[in-house]
Amino acid sequence: METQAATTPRGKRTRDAIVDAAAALMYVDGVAGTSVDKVLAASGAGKSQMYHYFKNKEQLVEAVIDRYLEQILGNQPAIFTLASWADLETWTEQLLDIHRRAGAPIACPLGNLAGEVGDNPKLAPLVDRAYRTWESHLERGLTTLQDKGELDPGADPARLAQAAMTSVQGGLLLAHIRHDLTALEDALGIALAYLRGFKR
Amino acid sequence: METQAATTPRGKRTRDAIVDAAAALMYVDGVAGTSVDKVLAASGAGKSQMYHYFKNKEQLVEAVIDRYLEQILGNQPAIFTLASWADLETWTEQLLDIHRRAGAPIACPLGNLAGEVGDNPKLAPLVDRAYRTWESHLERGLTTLQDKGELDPGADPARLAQAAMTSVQGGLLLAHIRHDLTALEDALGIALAYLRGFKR
DNA sequence: TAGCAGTTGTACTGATCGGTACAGTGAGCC
DNA sequence: GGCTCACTGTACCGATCAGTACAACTGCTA
Repeated sequence: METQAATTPRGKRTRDAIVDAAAALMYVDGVAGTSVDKVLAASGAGKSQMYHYFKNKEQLVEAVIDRYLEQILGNQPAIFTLASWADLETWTEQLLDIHRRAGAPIACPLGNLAGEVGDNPKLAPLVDRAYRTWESHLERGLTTLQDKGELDPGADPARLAQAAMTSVQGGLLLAHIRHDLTALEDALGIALAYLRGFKR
Repeated sequence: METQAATTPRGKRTRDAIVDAAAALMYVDGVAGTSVDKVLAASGAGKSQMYHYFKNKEQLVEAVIDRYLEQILGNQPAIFTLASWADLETWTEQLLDIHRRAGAPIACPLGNLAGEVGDNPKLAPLVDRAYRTWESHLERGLTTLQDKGELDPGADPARLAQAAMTSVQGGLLLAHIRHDLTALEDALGIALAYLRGFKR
């Protein structure tokens, strides 16, 4: 029912190439601005492959959303092992480093999608789920701090994690259109200071 | 060179109808997801009108961006007369009230566009300019507070205004995909508390 | 060696895309 | 009344869109 899985190594390579090309193109041109034909031209695959692995374009977008989440989390590995205030700072540094690398535009792939598919009944829940997964790692880290007695027991880790995410997303959005990381740097600094207000 | 202006009242009505329809459709479906044909069907205008007033679709989008800024600022009139801390609070309340009104999706039209046209060389600067205009009203208000001695003279109104904007945008993005205003409420609360840290 | 499932290439379809051509119609102004 | 010019309706164009049809190939297993 879901996306068709590839069973052989060759098939997996083809499928991955399609998703990779789609992810890269949609990052820049959006979903509606990226045609299936362009994706196939960029990936070197043919149309029969595309429709062998995906029922339609929408299912390809679903795979792209998953890919984005993998890429995002893979670029901020500190988020998986948050256990101290220093770890949180390391995490924000990794977040900034992602976008300090020249070449790629300053933007969150999920954030770019959020505006476009925000009301698509099929895709919006997937974007939502991706954000919640991302946020859950933050929440887990804050809970760890709480368990260690380094965070106010009265604080709500879920709410604090959401607050941090809003700073990340808002900072990235402004940094994106201004081609200037300052907005993200400031947003992360303020978010971190806010969290430290609950330090024990 | 720019968008063709309408000279007669009848022409102005037609032009406005086209921009209004385009603004409403692009708010939901994005730029690439909104065809000229759909805009004309929704506005009741014909293709010759569209291309009489706009050189191409891109120029229509330019007009839509301007329209979005008008709508946004028109819905938060307190931003024009910020002169006290209470005014700032009123402003955030107006911001929330916009999205408490049922019917419309929770989202910032400019934010929705930002992801999609973020790297379009023609449109991105216009989105940037719209955001700067919006932000400049905040900055002016903070400067007023500073002049009145109610804000730390060492504070940077421009930087504080940008910080507030990141909170607004981040909060709206999360609130959008979660269909829940809580993210925006929290973000605005935190932003306001941050600003109050510079109170004199 | 034959069979078979997974995979691939190519050609095609009908719908829709942005944009153009052109013949008009409406109302103000002399 | 007749001229002018902003405005409008309709038909059309080539390109591109998402999706389909179908034959052929590849590599594994028996």
